Amino acid sequence: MSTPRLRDVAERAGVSIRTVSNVVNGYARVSEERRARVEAAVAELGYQPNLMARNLRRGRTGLIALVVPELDVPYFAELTRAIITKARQQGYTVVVDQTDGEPDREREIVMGGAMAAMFDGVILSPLALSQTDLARRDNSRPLVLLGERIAESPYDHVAIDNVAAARAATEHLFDIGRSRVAAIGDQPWEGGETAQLRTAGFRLAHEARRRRLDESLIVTNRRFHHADGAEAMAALLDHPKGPPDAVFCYNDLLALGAIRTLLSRGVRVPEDVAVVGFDDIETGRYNTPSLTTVSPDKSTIAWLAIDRLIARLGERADDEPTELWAPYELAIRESTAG
Amino acid sequence: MSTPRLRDVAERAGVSIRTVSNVVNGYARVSEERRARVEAAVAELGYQPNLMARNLRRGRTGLIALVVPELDVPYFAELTRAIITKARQQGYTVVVDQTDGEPDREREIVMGGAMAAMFDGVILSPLALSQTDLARRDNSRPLVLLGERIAESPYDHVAIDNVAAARAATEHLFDIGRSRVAAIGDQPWEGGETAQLRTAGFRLAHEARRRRLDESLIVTNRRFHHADGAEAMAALLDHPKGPPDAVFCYNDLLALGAIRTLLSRGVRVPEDVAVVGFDDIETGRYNTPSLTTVSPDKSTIAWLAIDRLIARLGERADDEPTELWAPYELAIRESTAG
DNA sequence: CTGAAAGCGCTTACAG
DNA sequence: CTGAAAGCGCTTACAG
Repeated sequence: MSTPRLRDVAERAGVSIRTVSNVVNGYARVSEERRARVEAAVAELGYQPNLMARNLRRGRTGLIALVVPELDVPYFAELTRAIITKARQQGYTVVVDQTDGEPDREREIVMGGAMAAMFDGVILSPLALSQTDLARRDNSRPLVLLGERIAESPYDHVAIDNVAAARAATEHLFDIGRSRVAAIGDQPWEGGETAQLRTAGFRLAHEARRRRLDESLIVTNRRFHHADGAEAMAALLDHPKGPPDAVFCYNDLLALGAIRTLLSRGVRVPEDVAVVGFDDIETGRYNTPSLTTVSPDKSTIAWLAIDRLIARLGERADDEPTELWAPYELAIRESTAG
Repeated sequence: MSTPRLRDVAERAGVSIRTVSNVVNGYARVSEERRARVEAAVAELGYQPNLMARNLRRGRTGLIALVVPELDVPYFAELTRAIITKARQQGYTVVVDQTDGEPDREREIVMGGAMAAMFDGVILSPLALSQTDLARRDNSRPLVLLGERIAESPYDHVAIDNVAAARAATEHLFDIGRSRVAAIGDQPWEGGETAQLRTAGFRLAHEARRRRLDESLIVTNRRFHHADGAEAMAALLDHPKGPPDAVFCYNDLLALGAIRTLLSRGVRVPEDVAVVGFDDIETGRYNTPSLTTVSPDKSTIAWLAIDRLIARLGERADDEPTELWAPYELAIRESTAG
């Protein structure tokens, strides 16, 4: 026999489908005797509600889309894990969509493509979408942004204070006696706003400590993978005015790539060049030397994002957008010890 | 105005909803003139088909569930990325579900919990589900298994040859002149079948090369994270008969953890102890020393799994289950060089 | 090629 | 507390 429907259960239990629905959903008060009959029928038939029908009726699916650039970048993997966990605790299922940073894919889910209707809400870590795109968005479905890349928007967003974190990381390098500090990962173009904030913090640290900043020590990168950090570091080692004695990398992959280049060229870390990363991915803790890094509280980020999104699912959409700040700390390890 | 329906488009274009449906889905041949009218109406109203209604009617969703133990284990992250990409090329969307290896979560999706009905098919990398569980499964929805853990089952599965790969890795260690080779990651219990296959390969290599195998060099691990490899290596260094001169780790995280322990205890890699991993995750290539590892062709695994699943969505479910083998290679790097 | 209509399986106002 | 019935928006046999 094919999958049983509400009607089949109702017939078997000798009640109306309304009563079965009430029992299954735990809605209204149902007499004890009828409830028992319905539950028996449900068990006997192995009834499972048809979610597609329920979704159509209710107008929602219980699905949340999480849109991230690259799942195999450990920071996103770790954050995704946290979000999936929190969402499930709230009864929502997360659909992970990886965009590879392609604008069209981000738009498909976020701006309201065909797929968009399947999701009650969206959490987006924007890479390609511009402020202009988002301003044009039909705001009928809740959207929570991760990161402070797009500061001015009609949406909630969850972030850490990138300027302060970058400044703290840089000042730490001054604190351990370094004077010629490079930065790897600046992105002075649209879409690179997060990197720009970190560069701002890097500059602020120089000002606060009254250090001269050699602009040629700020290296620009399209992507934030190991290979990019390795290349950038190689270029810095060949700097005409000599290599830096410390490097602040805008994520841990860049930092690990940079360390690889340093060690393979016989440069000691941290004795000759100290290295700080950003994200606090698991692997950095087991690298040799272990990696000093800015550690955003991913669990809090996940919690704030899910919590805010779910709140929006209940509220009017025109409430004030909120900025939610998650804490971070500087995890000091071997790559800057000494 | 609220979201337009098929009927609204039909009214505006002056045709029946049937014709609109045909145009939207590109089904039947529609006269050029009517098609133009419909397309204009669709554009003017900004019509988007309601996927929940379509799903209910069609009885499928275009969603595939990918069930993995841990998303932030790089191997799964990289594989997930590959599967998402392949699925999208075929017009399917992947819902990633992370189970943390909890049997109940695996069952919820795989065995047919409420959520299961949302997915046309499932790709499962089993960790907790036993052969008995799977034998009991209602086979109405296609399921493709990843890995050869559950060899005897009525399901398709995609895997590499773990025995051969482990044997090749171990023989490579003999080839570079090592004689006392340890293994980290055995799991001699139900659910640890993949690890057991690797141990079998490890043993085979010893037999093939007529080497004596010291059973106490096979270390057992519940989990496969950095910390587990670090601990296991520490124990091996304190081995009563002296440390090994090479280690075969059952994944790259174990290997990186082991290398961390070796280096921090002043043991040189590979001079004193050579290390081989398994999975070929990105970070291993940038570690110092870079990691020799068994490199499964993740892209092929993804392709085979998606391809098989989609084939099943068309076929009768009682066709013979297929075993699909993906290639692998041994990527030789610094951790065994010399 | 096109239209009028049934029905996918559920939820929920409307009566009682 | 319960039942009979409408309707969510679509797809698709059935006629023409």
